[in-house]
Amino acid sequence: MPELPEVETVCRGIAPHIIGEKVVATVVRQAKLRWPVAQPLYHLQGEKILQVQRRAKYLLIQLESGWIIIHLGMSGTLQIVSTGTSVQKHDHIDLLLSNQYTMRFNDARRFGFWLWSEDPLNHPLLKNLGVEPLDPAFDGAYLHRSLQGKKRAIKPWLMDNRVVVGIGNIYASEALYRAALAPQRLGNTLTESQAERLAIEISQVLREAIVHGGSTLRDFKGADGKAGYFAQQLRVYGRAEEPCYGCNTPIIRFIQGQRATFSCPKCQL
DNA sequence: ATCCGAACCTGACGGC
DNA sequence: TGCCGTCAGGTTCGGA
Repeated sequence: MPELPEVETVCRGIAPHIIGEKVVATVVRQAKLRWPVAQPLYHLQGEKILQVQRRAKYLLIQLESGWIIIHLGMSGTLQIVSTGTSVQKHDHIDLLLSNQYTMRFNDARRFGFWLWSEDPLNHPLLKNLGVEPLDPAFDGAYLHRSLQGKKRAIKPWLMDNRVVVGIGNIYASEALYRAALAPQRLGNTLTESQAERLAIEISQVLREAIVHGGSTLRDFKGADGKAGYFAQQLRVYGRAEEPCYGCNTPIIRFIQGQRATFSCPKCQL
């Protein structure tokens, strides 16, 4: 479900409800997630929540003695509900807060996880992450430099979080369509101006999606339980066989790196 | 360095 | 109604 815009939407949604509050209790109904729920998470009573931030698709919640690292996997959601709200299927973790609200984690597929770290940016899962695509350091020059010698298709390369983080399967196809680049183009064949255009289109599509609250295809929800409405702005993702908005050629779907890719065979070269 | 398939899970949907 | 195969926004891991 969640790529960078969706995780950012969740981050902004939960922040005002949890920052400054104290943890009353942690309730874990299902500890078997992508990795087992970390032990320190069971003993957070009385700790104050200091801040919430996002790095790649990870949510980082700072308490007084360390940080909760949350990943939403494919189907995870975080919602702010009144404490005592009835439990639904796959509601795995509750963080009960001093303001009578609960931050509730639901994840049908259990690819998500909650870990604990005193130094999250140096956690094994985070320490080798590439640049944030909305950071000024991510520009055409960076892209072009990173692509030197990369004889790898551009789409799976864009989804490699050692290079640039947060771009998942939807926005990789969307950004390449907007940049008029074929997903199967080898990285080292991009010119400087093509890399420049691609960098701009990536940050543009991500920013637009954040403004719209993310893309809800199936089950994505923000912290308020509402769907994001960027899905209706998608130009190629999920549109196999439908006409390209630019030239009417049918959009094609094929597999790259075990993931579905969508593109216009005429507009993208 | 790259690529591939498998693995971790549940649910929705289409076909028979 | 039911069973089966396919697909889904992510990421790690082992092996070629």
